[in-house]
Amino acid sequence: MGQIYFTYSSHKLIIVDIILFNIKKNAVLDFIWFHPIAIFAQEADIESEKTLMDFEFPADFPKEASVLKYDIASSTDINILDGKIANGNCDNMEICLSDIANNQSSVPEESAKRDDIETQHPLEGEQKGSYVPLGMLRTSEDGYNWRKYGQKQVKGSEYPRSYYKCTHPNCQVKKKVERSLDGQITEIIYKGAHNHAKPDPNRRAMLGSVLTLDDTSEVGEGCGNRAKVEAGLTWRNTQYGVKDIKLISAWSVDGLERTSSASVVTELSDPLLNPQGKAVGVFESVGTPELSSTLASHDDDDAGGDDDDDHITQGSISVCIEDAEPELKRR
DNA sequence: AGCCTTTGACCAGCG
DNA sequence: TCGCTGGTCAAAGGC
Ligand SMILES: [Zn+2]
Repeated sequence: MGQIYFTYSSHKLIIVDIILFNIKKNAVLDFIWFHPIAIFAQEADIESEKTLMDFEFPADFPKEASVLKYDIASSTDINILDGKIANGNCDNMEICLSDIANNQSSVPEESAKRDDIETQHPLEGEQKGSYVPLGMLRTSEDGYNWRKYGQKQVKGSEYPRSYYKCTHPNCQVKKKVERSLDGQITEIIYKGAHNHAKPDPNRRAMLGSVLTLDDTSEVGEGCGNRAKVEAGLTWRNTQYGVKDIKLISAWSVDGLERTSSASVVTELSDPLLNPQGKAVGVFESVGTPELSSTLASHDDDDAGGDDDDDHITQGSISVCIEDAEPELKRR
């Protein structure tokens, strides 16, 4: 289980950081395979705030080291997207990661132990001692400054929900965060769009990797079954939308589908979804507000029933609108 | 002094 | 109209 930080812009989804704990290194790599293009995101590329999403590895997830090849280092020469491959070297990445780790002096539990994402030096990650899930960090460190203005116990969940507002003058973005006892974030709901850039470049060199997926593809030809994650989200950067978008990650391994343990919900701008995962690894939005959302594979199962899951697309990260217009609601 | 949380009160929507 | 619920306010306090 772990968490992924990602940002999205109108045409790409960027994995900014991946935090893993309680799993083995190999697993980490296995997961990353899904897309190895690790680059250091350029601030300019980042359009959204970092969003945290939890995920879990399927029980049957292959643990073989077969995927080792997708280490961060090697991915640096992959050319993708705007050709912006900042030479992301592992060093930076490590610094960044340890930096985060250090941020937490008091480690609640060992459960937070993390195995580092290996890079060039396969064994070097060891010393990263215990690590606290990022969710533990303040407000989940997404690059923006937030002021908490409330907390409530919501009926549905067992965990309290906290309300935050972006502190940037004139910016009305708010977010609701639900986190479990150990600080793990369970759900994040964003509302609005920032009208300013992310403040303080200070600690920003986060690891970034661009999700590229080819939908069917193979990036890891080699490993038999692997988790595949596709993303098909895109949204226009309109501001002032008021819909809820729910990002759910789900993937499948050998046909079994799995979904992430948590979802990230964003209330924001006009989400346009369309499952168009371009093979290029870039998702681009199409101008058509089609819903479709999801469902790459089969969408008939959601016959009106559990409205909550009808957005999950097997094997992909999909976006769904929670309160969207009716017409969008179904296809 | 200037942020920031915390916290109960308050409010609006809804059944 | 009442009461529940989720969201917000704002006073108090902390750092
Ligand atoms: Zn903002």
